Amino acid sequence: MSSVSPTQIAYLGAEPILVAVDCIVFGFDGSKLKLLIFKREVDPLAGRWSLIGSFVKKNEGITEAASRVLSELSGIEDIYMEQLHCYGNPQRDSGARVISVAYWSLIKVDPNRTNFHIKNHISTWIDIDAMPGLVLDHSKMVIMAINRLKERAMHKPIGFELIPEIFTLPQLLNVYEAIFQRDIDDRNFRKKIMKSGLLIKTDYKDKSTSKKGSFLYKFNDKRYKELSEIGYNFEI
Amino acid sequence: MSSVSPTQIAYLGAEPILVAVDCIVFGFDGSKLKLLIFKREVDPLAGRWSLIGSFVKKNEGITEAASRVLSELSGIEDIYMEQLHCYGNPQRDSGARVISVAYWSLIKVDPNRTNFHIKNHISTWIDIDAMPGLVLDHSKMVIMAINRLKERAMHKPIGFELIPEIFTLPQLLNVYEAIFQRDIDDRNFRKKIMKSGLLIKTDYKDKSTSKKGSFLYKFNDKRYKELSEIGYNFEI
DNA sequence: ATCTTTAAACGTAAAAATTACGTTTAAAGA
DNA sequence: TCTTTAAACGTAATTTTTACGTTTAAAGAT
Repeated sequence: MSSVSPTQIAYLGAEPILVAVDCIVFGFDGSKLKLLIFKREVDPLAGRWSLIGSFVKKNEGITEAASRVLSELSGIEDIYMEQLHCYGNPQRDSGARVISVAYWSLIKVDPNRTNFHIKNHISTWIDIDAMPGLVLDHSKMVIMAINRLKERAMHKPIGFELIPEIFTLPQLLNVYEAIFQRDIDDRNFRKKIMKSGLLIKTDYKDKSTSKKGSFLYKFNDKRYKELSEIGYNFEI
Repeated sequence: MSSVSPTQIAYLGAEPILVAVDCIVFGFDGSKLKLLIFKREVDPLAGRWSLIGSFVKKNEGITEAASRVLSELSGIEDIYMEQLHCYGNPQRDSGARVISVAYWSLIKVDPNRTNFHIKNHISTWIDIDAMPGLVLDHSKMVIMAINRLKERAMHKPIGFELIPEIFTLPQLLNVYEAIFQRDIDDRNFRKKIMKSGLLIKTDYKDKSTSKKGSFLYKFNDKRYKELSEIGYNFEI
């Protein structure tokens, strides 16, 4: 005598699928926007350039999976990361039915450091305007990520995620020029960014690029949060 | 004597997961933005309000799955639809590990028509400002979808997707007021929308709301495409 | 025929934001 | 003290946005 439910069970007949995450990792070398890519080590398509990714484990969130990949390869924990899009064409991976959730991220590249590894994958930073073909639909992902980055940089202060905590105005200008791939008038840029009140000027100068030296600033996170709460929108 | 590959196979050890799509369906009744929700018929949580969704089949794309759901319920084929976000918290569905890819869509509601069904699911249109609690993380999805809709409506001419092919300016104004949930100055709205050159004025008037009647317009898809190609950005 | 009523349609002036562009300044090295 | 060079600063013209009042078309009442 078992109790009988009049309803069906939601999961009856549902077919499980492999789920992966892929990470688009952007960096900035001082003048150009860079993308971190990897030599694929597994078949099919071993030896070809690829984004870094991983399958999502049974008891792991997708965001956690992406975070895991990023921290494994960089050793850094607090990386700016956003979900980009979920790619689910049944033909996208010829080897198996895999859907992939792509995440894009911004990291503060130390130009001296090139050893971004997961295990012994070979990686390299490439200019975003000199991208080689990537495996599967990874090139498509990158293009979408670049567009999303531009869109986001227009409305949120994320340029700061690509440069050191302490930076100069010319440095900040350079990031935005790299992101938007166009020249920005430095006088207008200065006015706009200073008017926002989001930069804290330090007493120090970076003299590596000029005799005069350029004042160092830091981003005012606290003020940005306060402003955001009362409906402020950052705009470049 | 079998050929031995020195590389591993990508899929070894990967754990398959259930993948679903959920659809946020927006409509417009002439004055308010509406959301289409359904009485859930399957356990767990049978009887509670829910978005409409489906599991993704083994050989079906995720976009196709979402399109399938939308056309099954509406009978309409060309519905404006965008991917929203992929939700993958392992605790989001207590019954099984399911990741869900949410899609949001805009449909031209015939106010007389209320019978949106999949099989015999009960559905209803509700005001977006009077949303009942929904199952799982569906309320979160709706909130995100409303924000995305506002964002999109600001930069793309999607207000048109919620009203008939032929419409009046006051009608169009009303859609945008409903989307942005604020009053819009009709004189400024007129100027902006007419300046874009994206409306084709017809010789006909809709006299249902006034003695004078209001001219009917249609959206100029062709011109919009042309403008988009040369870098035009629609803005409200 | 004229008057009343009401949503639709139109216009203009002030304020704010954006764009374009030239000059001065600080510090090092000759 | 002169030269050099990136950094820093300022202003006027243009464009966009905002705010708000008046006229018009057509139906229905008198």
